[in-house]
Amino acid sequence: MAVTIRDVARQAQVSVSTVSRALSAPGLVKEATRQRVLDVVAGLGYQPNRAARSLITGRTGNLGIVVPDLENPFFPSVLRGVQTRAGEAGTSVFFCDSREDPETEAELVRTMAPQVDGVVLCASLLTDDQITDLADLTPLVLINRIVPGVSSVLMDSALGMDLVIAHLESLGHKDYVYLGGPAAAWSNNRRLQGLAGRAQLLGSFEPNFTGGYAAAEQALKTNATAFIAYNDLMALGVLSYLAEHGVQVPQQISVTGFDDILYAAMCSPALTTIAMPTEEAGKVAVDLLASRLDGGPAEVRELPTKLVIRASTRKHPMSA
Amino acid sequence: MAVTIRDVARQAQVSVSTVSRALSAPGLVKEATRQRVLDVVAGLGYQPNRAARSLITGRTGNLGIVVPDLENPFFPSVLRGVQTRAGEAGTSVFFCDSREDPETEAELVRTMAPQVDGVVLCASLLTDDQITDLADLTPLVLINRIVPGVSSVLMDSALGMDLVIAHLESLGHKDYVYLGGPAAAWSNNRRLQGLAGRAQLLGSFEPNFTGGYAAAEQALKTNATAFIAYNDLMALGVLSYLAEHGVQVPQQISVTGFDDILYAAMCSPALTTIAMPTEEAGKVAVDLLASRLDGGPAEVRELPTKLVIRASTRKHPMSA
DNA sequence: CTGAAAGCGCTAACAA
DNA sequence: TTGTTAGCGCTTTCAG
Repeated sequence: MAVTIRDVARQAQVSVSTVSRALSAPGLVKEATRQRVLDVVAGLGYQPNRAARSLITGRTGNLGIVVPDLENPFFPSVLRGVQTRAGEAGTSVFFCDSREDPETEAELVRTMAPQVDGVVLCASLLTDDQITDLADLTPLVLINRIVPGVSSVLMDSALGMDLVIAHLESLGHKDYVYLGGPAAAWSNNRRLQGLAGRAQLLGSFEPNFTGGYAAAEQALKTNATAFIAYNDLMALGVLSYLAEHGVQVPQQISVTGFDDILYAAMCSPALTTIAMPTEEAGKVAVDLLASRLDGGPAEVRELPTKLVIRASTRKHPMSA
Repeated sequence: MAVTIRDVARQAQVSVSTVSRALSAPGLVKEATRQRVLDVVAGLGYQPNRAARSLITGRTGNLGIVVPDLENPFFPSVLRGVQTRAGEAGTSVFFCDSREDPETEAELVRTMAPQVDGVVLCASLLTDDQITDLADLTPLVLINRIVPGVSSVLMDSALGMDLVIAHLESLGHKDYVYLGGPAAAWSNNRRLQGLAGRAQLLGSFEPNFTGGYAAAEQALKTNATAFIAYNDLMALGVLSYLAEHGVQVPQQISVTGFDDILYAAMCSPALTTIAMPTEEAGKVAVDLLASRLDGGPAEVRELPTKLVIRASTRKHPMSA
């Protein structure tokens, strides 16, 4: 068996409680004693048994995160932020992929709940009520979603949409169409708000390559000169469809995305898009969770987005 | 407080031990009793406290996975397989990203070890000795790596390389160059073996877009007509560099990758590459871990790869 | 087949 | 400032 707190106590000539305190409430033991204990701890390589500690404190030292699609690079990036910040606090991260399915998402949270101190929900597809219910099970922090009484980290999509439209208009575009994402996605609705009726909405598509591919087909039937995709993955699908059908980007059609995933810079033409502070969002989410666990209030934190202009947008062909 | 085993025992009119047995050793209780207990369990929504159980059994019901770069879609795909299979067994998954750093990788395993029943190590960058040492801490399963005495899941890279070369030769290419990945990566060495001296090796590059971009620059200085990249991410970097420098693919140069990540089909030209059964590998890894925990021996399982021909390869310009 | 009781490793009163 | 003690929720002997 591994080394226990008793082994440390014996060797440091103190009681187990002193060892416990030296480790988790340093202020409560004499400095000299603490040092002696710490030395023994280091010497023996003692690591407190988490299960035992958890049994008493009710805290697990773990946190969970659920994302809708790990294969969308947007989410790994958030995950990195979460891992980084959690790691600093000695917290471990349980991860799950809901595969864009609300049922699965809720189920995953319920499964995780008993073994974590809280869950980060990314781009949740659940209803407000479902989220509120889950929040009773375990502290929740939402990323890109707002529900009353629950902490959130937002990457401003409405502003992002504003930037996109301002950019397109400065290029002389008058007709643009928004290729929508999942109707249940908060980000989609925020983008719609940012749109403020200035562009027509074209349906609701899967937020991935395939969805974009399908959307492009429909978009071509409009007389729009610019396609605004819900996210970069969709935009890549759009580019692919257009290339295959001999439509030149950006000469004939301008295309934009959201997220600024790695591939946005790598595809051809490189994508004009809205950059999101994903990794930062992950970190902030962990902070909000921590503050919540310390009895703090639910908080909403908004992070700025910015426009990244690349090669997929150009002056409107008919304009001056 | 949540409902405990006592609550169940009381309501089912049995002792706690009977409840415990009804749940974890069904054979040891009378069928009727078991049924009564199970009914109460369902009625109360009782879930055994993992920490308490873990304290006794020494098992955590968790498993860990460490990958070098979550932003390479290859790994999310493996993770999905792991999550799927683990979920079926009621096992939770801790995840970590080592950011291609061996030190970090080892540290992560050490941190995870006490809280998991085993760890899956993907494309490890550690030395054999380091891995052997870590295997003393917790059961290990390697993906794309072989170390004596440790279970592995392999996706056959040497075969993959054979397929690539056969393909290129059938197209009339004589001079091809291999743009190598990390020297510490087993996959890289396997691919090198598959190469069997039939192509020159061009250095060792970061296994990502940037690495490929840099590699392309050097590759152009050779007289090779085909570039074989260590992985798809690098191949994408190669495509990007070539496009920016006016080199036509596949008219002037053919390019291949490994992995068949999502973007291999989405880029332009779409990439000829070797498809890897990543999700399956994740599942098998969990199976091997489970069998190991049940006292089974270390096992090596090899999964087949296959060639996916797309638009980035073409007949050698000078050949008939 | 079932129950009583011990105890996993740790923290948190309560005493001293 | 430190030690003693009870007990977190569960599994597992050991009796019956």
